[in-house]
Amino acid sequence: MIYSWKNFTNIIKLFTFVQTIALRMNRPVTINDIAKQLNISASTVSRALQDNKRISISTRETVKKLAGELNYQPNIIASSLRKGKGNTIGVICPRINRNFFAGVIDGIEQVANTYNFNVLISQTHEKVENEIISIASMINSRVDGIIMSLSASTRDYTHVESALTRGIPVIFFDRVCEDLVTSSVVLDDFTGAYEVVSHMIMEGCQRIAYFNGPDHVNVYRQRKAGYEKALTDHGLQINEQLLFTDVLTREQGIQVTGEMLKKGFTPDGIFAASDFSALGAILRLREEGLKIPADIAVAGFANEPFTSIIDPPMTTVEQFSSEIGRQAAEIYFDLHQAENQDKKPVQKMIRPELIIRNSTLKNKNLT
Amino acid sequence: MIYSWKNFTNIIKLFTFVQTIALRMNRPVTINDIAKQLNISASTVSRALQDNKRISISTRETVKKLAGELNYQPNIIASSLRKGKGNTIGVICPRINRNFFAGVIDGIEQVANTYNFNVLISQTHEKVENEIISIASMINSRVDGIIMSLSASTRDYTHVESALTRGIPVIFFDRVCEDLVTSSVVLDDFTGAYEVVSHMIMEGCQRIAYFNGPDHVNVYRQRKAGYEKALTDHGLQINEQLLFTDVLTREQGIQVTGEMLKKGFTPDGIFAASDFSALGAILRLREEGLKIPADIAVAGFANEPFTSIIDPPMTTVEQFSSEIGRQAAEIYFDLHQAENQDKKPVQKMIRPELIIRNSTLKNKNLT
DNA sequence: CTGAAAGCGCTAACAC
DNA sequence: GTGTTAGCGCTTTCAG
Repeated sequence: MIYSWKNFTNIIKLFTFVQTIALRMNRPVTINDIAKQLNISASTVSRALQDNKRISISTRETVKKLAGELNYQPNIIASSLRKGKGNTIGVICPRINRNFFAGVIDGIEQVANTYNFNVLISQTHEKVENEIISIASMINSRVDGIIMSLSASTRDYTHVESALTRGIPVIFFDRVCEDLVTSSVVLDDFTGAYEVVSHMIMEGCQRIAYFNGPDHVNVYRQRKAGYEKALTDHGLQINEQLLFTDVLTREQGIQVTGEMLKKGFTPDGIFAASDFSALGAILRLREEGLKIPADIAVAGFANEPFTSIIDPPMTTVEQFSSEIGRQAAEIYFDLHQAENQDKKPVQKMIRPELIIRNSTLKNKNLT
Repeated sequence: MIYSWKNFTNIIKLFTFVQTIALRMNRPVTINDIAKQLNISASTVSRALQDNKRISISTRETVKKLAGELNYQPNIIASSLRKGKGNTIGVICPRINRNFFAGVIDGIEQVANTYNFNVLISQTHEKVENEIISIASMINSRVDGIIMSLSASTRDYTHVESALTRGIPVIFFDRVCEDLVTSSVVLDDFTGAYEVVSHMIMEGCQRIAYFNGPDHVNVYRQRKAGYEKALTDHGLQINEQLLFTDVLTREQGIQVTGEMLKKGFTPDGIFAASDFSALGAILRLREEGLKIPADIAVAGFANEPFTSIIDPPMTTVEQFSSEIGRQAAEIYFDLHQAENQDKKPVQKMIRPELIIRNSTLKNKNLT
């Protein structure tokens, strides 16, 4: 059969049809396709697409125009392979469905976006095993940097080192590793706790119990130190009977509060390193018919959304989670993106904000 | 200077030092390095690493052993480029620091993990512009599938289609696009609302106000339908004066409740499509000195953590967000990973659970 | 201003 | 059972 060359429109139709088929067949448009159609080389297309000044404005424009028409999308994988970097930043955290961590990821994502970076997410569920797997997987995926918060069970850091050895910068936030020389962003937990406790003392508390998290985690050590310093600074004794470790959940808060009361260690204030255990305390105290804050003041840490809603609204500490995420990401881009800068690790501290609510306002409630 | 060959430990040290340098110089070990050291070909190494039966057990073992010693990590980017797929699944949602979405991502991540897939995350902040950018970026990154929930401002779906045209499956959850033939996972919003309202009626409510979200979003249309059906099924009239649109936040809840009372449209129950606007209602009612649930019962939707904590605890609907995420991910792996299956889109519906709490228990509270 | 050619690391025909 | 070869799509010298 012989095709007539007269009917031009049909040829066009055939052409677009073939194009459509190509898309359907999962053969995305490449720079070679563009190059061929324009009778220029692939390298020229590549450069034109990147606005390389060595290419004439006119070719740059025609290339871009055709790229647009063909709906060309660069294959980042190929470009990553070639360039040896993938414009991706990995985030590893204990769990993402926690307000604090979700906020941090939010912040990281905001910054990464402006740099056209992707964000790869992985959660450890507080298990080192998962942390090890996550890091290996991120190394394989050739992430350009890792932003992470340690799982509660992490005691050994060789998996983190393996990323560092490969030249992948690791930036810690919140739960940091103090043995490794890396950048980090943490809340000023010491000051946060110090301010809460000082405030409680100002409100008239003399015997403040403290519900802490596990001692091997930096944030809890810091908060405890802040608690103790506030006491001694105001001439109060540190009473070991009022110190409780590993009280972070609502249930633990309920239980420990109950035990404490049963033993007769009645404090006039409870400061918890977690909003949840503070909530537990409130629930238990309420059961006992104790008035908050009149009998016992209660304060938490983290400014979880529920703290403003419960009765009484709870005094707590705002952690600015998104800000922590943003700063961590900024550190990555400031230090490790511009190659030739000095790469001394940076330690940032976010100033917390004391949120005073009724659960500690003994004075106001007395009048 | 001449080095003595006697001191073996020094040689070892030098060797490990050189290795370290190599790593420091960012030249990760490749299969070629392994091949060279073993005097075999790269393809054999590649196959051995994948436990290909065509390779003798002994070589498989030696290869793996050396790989372990050299701490070899496969370059996924190269493998992705070659295979034309990246073992990555993209997630796009309005915002990640919302309980519901964080839960969904959690579920997706769980499943993706078991398949050795990465999860790439992007949030739209409820803006179509960002949604368009996200999709383009995910196409570039050659994600193998996209799981997404539409932004509130999305009315046009060409950006979603552009992914589909490229053969990238898109699975919607929660806020789905009903115009496109794709798989989806949604909550049975109709039933959820129906059960809440039926329960409220059983408790004695006769005039139930409804705070809905924007009408163009499927979930809110469904919930409204459930609300209306429950009313008519129980012989109650639908009262337009008690229907309010676009009341999703705490502030909106406070405001609309105020206006409603001012106009004298006093209901004996309020059902809100969002826990937050329900909370707003409670706060406003409390201000007015109205008793909940005696004067007005209140119920929300989503089972946000705070609902169990406030006073009174709020009746609401559990959405099983992680389950939604898991199912969405499973759909991807079931339908689109095993190549030769029939790829008819699947619609899944998660059964919600009515969580009854004091905010609607008129009967109990009367006795 | 543009092109040719090489190669990033891995995999998959196709040989033998 | 193993090796050879080619190539995924892009970037980047180097040459002109």
